[in-house]
Amino acid sequence: MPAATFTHTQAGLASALRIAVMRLARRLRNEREDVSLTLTQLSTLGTLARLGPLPLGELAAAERVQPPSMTRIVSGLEERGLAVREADPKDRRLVIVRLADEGKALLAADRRRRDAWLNHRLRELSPVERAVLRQAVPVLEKLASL
Amino acid sequence: MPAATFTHTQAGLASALRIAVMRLARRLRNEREDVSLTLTQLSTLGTLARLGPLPLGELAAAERVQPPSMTRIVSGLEERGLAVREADPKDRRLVIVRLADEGKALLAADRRRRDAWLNHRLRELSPVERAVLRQAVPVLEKLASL
DNA sequence: TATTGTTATACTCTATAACTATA
DNA sequence: TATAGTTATAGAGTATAACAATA
Repeated sequence: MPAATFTHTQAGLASALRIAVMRLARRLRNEREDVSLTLTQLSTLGTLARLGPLPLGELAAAERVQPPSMTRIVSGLEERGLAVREADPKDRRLVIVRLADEGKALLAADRRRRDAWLNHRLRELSPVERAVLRQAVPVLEKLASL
Repeated sequence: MPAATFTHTQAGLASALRIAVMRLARRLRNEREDVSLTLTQLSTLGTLARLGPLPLGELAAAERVQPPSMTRIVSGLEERGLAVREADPKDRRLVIVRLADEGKALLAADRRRRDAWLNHRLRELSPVERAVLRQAVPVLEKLASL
């Protein structure tokens, strides 16, 4: 019984959508750039790109990690030249973490690689199927942000 | 500039879809049942549910983990009564790992909880938006399996 | 002799507790 | 005295290497 069969009801839609999204996400995740970076390190770079420079403590909270762990994560990123520590002139207790240009480049390369994989698959779809996805993207975004 | 703006081109569609899918997947993942199970342990249970009973080595390969690690993972699952080890009558070197009923129940509870979260969000969408998703699910499934 | 799984040991990642510097 | 971050130390989780059992 294909999952599409269940989408007549709302409960069925939830199940079918969940399975499809998780499966596709897994495929996309496996396409990540392997520079022997931890998943948390990669995620931290992404957070810095999204939220901009942040105090180390706030970055730890955003990644749901304890401050000592974030100290190590940032040290690792700094050694690879992917992020930098800066002093806050107003409050010298704060350590501001900022994405370095190399970090931006790495994230961009990572994104390009995943998009290339997805683009390749999109070309195998029919124009109608692509149109359906175009309509669905804003709805999926809304769902994720609710 | 909203991501939807980019969906006019195919390359833009790939980016927008990737971001939306990954974000929604993250939300769904965070809704997982916390029984103090490792992500790998939970993933291993899911693999057993999908593929059925498997030799320990094949299970390790499916989870991309080394055999000694899988030995530990399975031991943990067995202690919690979520999986069982069985002997293969044909080749007594093999250890077949099978999902126990408790493991099935745990996975079902996990699925129910995530679906509940998603159902709640689906109710906040308009009928038109839900219709769009119903159309998109089979296309997303096709993408993931390509 | 080759293969499957386990045990022994080491390394990585993250956490809690104690410490330093600044407010 | 309180707060931000770091250092010290310990506990999970996984890997490689050595071993035992079976083919």
